[in-house]
Parts: sequence; C-alpha cells; structure tokens
Amino acid sequence: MTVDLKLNVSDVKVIQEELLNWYQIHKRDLPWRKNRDPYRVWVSEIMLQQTRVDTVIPYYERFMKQFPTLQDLAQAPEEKVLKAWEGLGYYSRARNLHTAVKEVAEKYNGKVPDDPKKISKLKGIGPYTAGAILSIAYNRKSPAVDGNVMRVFARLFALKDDIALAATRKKMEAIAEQIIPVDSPGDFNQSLMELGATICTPIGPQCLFCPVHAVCNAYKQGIQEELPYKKRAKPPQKVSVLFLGVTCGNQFLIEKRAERGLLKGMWSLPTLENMKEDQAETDLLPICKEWGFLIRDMRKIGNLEHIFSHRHWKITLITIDLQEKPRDFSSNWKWIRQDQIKEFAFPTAYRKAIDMLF
DNA sequence: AACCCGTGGCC
DNA sequence: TGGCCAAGGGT
Repeated sequence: MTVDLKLNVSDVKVIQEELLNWYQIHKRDLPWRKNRDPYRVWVSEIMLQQTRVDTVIPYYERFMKQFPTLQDLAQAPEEKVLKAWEGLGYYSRARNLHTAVKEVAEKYNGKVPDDPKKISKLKGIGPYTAGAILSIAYNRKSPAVDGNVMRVFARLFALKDDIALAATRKKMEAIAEQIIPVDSPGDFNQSLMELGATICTPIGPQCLFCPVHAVCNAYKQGIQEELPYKKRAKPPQKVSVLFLGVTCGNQFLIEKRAERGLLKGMWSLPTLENMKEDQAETDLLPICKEWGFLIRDMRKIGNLEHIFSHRHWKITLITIDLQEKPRDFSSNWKWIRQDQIKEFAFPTAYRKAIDMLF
C-alpha cells in the first residue's frame, strides 16, 4: 500500500532514535514487561483493549497467578475464566481469548503462531493485537496501531483524518510500515504507545518533555490540542429496567442472559428491560403471576444507574420473597444458595445491585 | 461503514 | 452532571 504522505528521511531517523532512547529511559515497569512470553503478552494486550493500565494491572496479576501458562488457561473451565474477568468489562474478550488459547493448544501444540495470517485468524485478535504480539513477543516488523499511535501520528504529521474511520487506521499502518526500524520493532511500537500514554496525551500534551517535538508538525503549528480529529460519539440511550432480587428461604434466583446482545451469556438478576418508565412496577404483578410466583413479600429497595458505552440503565431494584419455588421455570434460571453468589461472575451493574441486597 | 460491546476516572 | 477517554474486535 502506498501513502500520499511523503515522510522526510532524516525526520524518520530522528523519530526512530529519539523514541527508542527515550523509551529505554522512561518505560514504565509493568507486569507484562517482565519477559516476552507470547502468552503473557497476548493476555495483556487483550486486557488492555479499551481499558486503562491502572485498571488492568491487578486483574493481570491475579489472572497470571491463576493461569500461569497457556496450557493452564486452555484447560480451565470457562466459568473460572469469566470469574477472573468479572468487573473488567467487554466479557467477549475473555471468551474469545479462552477459545483462541484452546485452539493454539490443540492446533499449534501450545505455541502462539508467529505467522501474521495464522495469528490473525484467532478469535479476538484483530489487526492491532496481531501486530502487538508479533512485534513485542517475536520482534517481527509489523504495525500495532492503537489509539495512542494514531494520536501520536496525527500530531507528528499534522493529519486531520477522522481517527474513528477504518480507512484512517490503514493509513496509519502504512505510515508505521515506513517508520518501524527492523532492529527493534517491539520496543519501537511500545515507545509510540508509551509516548501517547504519558506525554502525547489526549488533553494537555507535554510537548516540552517530548523527545520528538522538534520534528512534530502539530507542535510547530501550535495545533497539537486540536488533533487528532474524531467524530463525536452518540450519547448512550436511556432505558428503564427492573432488577429482581428473588428469594425463597435461603435460596436465591439468578438468570443467565441471552446469548446475544449486551452482557451476553452472563449471570444476572432476572431483568425486565424495555419497560415504560411509569408502567414498569404495575406491569410486574401479572408477570409474576405468569411465572407462578406465590409472593410472600415484595418491595422496592431503591434506584441505581449504570452507564454502558451506548446504553444508560435507570434501574429499579425490587425484592420478591416467595412462599415456595415455582414448579417449572425458565431454563435460564438457576436457584442457588446465598453463600454461592460469590462463585458466579456477575457484570458490575448486577454485582452492585446484589451488594445492596445482602 | 456503522454499530455493538463494559467499566472507571477525570473535569 | 454529562461528555470524553482508554494498548479494539466482531458483525
């Protein structure tokens, strides 16, 4: 692929040398930088997708303690993996990682492939993650263009492309191809990301401390704060939902969510979505009757809110105590003892609601 | 291409 | 408070 952007050869040299030197001195001591084990790099890259370093660190430490090797993860039951992921969000990442790790264990004898075509076919490994693993773990020259790199490039070369577009990422990858030094692609890719995370930040970049500000076009023009350009995201849609805390003696009712959509396949409280704000609680009684609930007590506990990236739940939490368990019930339901609650992986919205109940 | 998919921190 | 952001991938 050719790029219309012509990179100045001497600038490229400056960028390579300055960034590598700077990275050597300023790189953070992060747990996934202890060694270059492809499995460890892989897990870190998946956890770091759309997730901050500070958030990931404790999850990564626990995960590696529980699943030290690729084989350990491959042999683990999915519920253990999801439990280790509880609270991290984007739970498909955990399932895809588990699926892909099992595939590597079986098809590649436990060795993470270093072939771009093979590694890219694994579940959950897209263009960025493939490039990151290949460059960091195998020192192969391959672009790893994430949000940091796009921001750094947008400023370095004063690019006004919308970084939300797929075409822009491809353009950035083409630029990366021209800049990555063959000798140390892993360190160079990481230096770009490290710079974006610590100096070339989205707001208030510290250009005076930047090792490449002398060759930065945005800095020269004083437009570093305006870049990168990104189309505004739509605000999350507000939805009223009911969470039901259903008990019967010391038994507690949990529900497995549908296999598609938000929080797919995750354990939850019985949830009534798409309810009209004011009708929700009046609609509840007939539904309970339909479910064969013999109600001993029902009361509203309170309201809470939970904001996903594209959905805003206005939650009403209601407890329902039953005289006896209904004879037949939804196949998504499971009665558990209250002391078993901690064994299941609940998304944060439900974990917080459950904490209000017990 | 546009939308879906979590969470927490910051101002 | 609302908006924005963070080492993206799947569909």
